[in-house]
Amino acid sequence: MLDLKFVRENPDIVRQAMIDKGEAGDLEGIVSRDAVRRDLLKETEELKQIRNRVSKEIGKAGADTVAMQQKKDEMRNVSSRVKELDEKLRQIDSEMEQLLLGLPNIPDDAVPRGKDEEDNVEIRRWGEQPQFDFEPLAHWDIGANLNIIDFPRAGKITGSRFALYFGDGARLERALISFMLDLHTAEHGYREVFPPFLVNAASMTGTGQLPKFAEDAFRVEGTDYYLIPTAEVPVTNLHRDEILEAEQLPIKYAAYSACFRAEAGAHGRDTRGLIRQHQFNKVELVKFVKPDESFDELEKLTNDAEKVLQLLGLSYRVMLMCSGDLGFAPAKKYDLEVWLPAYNTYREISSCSNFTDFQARRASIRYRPEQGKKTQFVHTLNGSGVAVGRTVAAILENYQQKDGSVIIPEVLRPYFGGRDRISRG
RNA sequence: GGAGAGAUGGCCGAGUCCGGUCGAAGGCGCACGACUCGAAAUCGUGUGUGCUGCAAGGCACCGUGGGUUCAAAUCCCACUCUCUCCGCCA
Repeated sequence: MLDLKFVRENPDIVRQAMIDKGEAGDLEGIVSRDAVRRDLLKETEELKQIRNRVSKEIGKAGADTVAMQQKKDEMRNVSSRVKELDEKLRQIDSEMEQLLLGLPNIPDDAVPRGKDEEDNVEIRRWGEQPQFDFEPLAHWDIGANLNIIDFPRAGKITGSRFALYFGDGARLERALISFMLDLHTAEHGYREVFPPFLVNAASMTGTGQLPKFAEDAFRVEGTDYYLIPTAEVPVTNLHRDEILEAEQLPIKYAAYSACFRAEAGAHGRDTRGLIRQHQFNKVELVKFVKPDESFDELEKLTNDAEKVLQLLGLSYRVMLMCSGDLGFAPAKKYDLEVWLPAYNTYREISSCSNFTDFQARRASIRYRPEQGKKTQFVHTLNGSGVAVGRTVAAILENYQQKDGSVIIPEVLRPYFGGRDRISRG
C-alpha cells in the first residue's frame, strides 16, 4: 500500500508507475474521495469538539437546571449529526482503503522500463550447461523411468498438477529442504521458522495477495482461511502490527513450507512435470530491514539464493525484472533461472524482491529508528531459497546419465547416506 | 464439544461494582540532566499511535462491531482471540 499523503502529493508518479507496470488502479477515485473526506472530517471534528466541551460543562454543573436541560437537548442534536457524518466518513474511509490497497508499488529507479519478460535484463550467468552424448530426457520421463515420481497416481488421488514421490524421489525432496535450510541458517544467518500453512485474510492482505489476487489462492470453504501460496505470507505477517527495535534489524528468517496455488489463468501451460504444480515445496527467505539498507539487502538475499544453485552445481542466470514484468507489490525484483536441458532454456527457480515499505504499510510493521523518535515502516524483502520441486527437476535433468541413472550432487550426499547415484530400484 | 477467567500504552499492571476530574495511577524499560575521575546506585525531567491543521491546536483510539447517554475504558448486546479445567484427539 502506498502512503495516502504520497499519493495526494505525487499523483503523477503513481500514474506513471501504473503505466510502467501495466497495473490498473483507481487513482482518480482516491484523489476525489480524499478531498471530500477532509471536508467531512473538519465538520465532524468541530462538532465533536463542541460536544466534548459542553458535556464537560454539564458534568461540572451538578444541578440539573433548565439551562442544563436545554444544553442536553442541543447536544442530543449535535450527537445525531455527528453520527450521520461518522457514518459517511466510515463509508468513504473504507472505500479509500480498498482503492489504496489496489494501487501497485512504485518501481525503483534502477528498474528498466519495459513491457514484458522480453525486456528483462540479464545481470549475470553462472555455471556450465552440461553437454550430453545422448538425447537428454525430460525430468518427468526420468522420474517415471526411475520409478520415483508418479503423476498418474497423483492425478487419481487428487487431480492434475499434483505430484507423488516415491523412494529416492521423496528422499531427494526431503534432502533438498534440509540442505537449503542448513545452508541458510548455518552460513547466511537466517533463523529457521516453521509457519502455519493456512492463514487468515488479514495476513493475505498484508503481503498483497488480497484483495486483488483472490482467484490465485485456495480458500478453505466456510472459513476465513487460505492455503498459503508461499511462506512469505505467514513469515512476513509474523511481525504484523508490531513495532520493532532498531537494533533487532535486520531480521532474517528462512522457512520451509508447502505452497498452494490455484494457477488460475495458467491452463495449458507447463502441464507436464514438476514445473507448475498446485502444491509444491519451497524454502523461503524473508527479511525485515531498515529502509536505507533494503536495496543492499536485496543483493545479499539474491546471492544467498544463488549459493544454493552454485553448491548444487546447477547453471543459472540472474534476471532483473523490467517494470512490466515486475508485478504488483515489488519495487525491484531479480529472478534466478536455472538451466533445464530438456527444455533447452532457463526457467525461473527463485524470485527475490524488495517490497520497500509497501507490505510493511499494509501489515503495519514498524520500527523506532531512535529512542523518542517517530516510528517508521520497515522494508520487507523475500526470495525463494529456492523452489524445491523445480530443483528436483533441474537435478534430474542436469545430472542424468546415459544408463538412466542420476548422479546426486555432492552436497546432497550426506542426506543420502553417502550414496552418489539414484538408480532404478 | 462443556464450564469458567481474561483482553488497558514498548512491557507489567491499576481503573470497570458506584459513567464525567482517565489518553488513562504505579512500576519496569528507555532518553536527557544532576551527582561521579568514570561507572553502578540515587535523584530530577521526559517518554503511546494515528488522522487533521501553515501553526497553536483539534479529533480518534483501553480486543472488534453495535447500542444506551449531554457524556462510555467504565453500563447493555453480539463477535473474535487468549488462558484454565473437563471431554475427545495426532
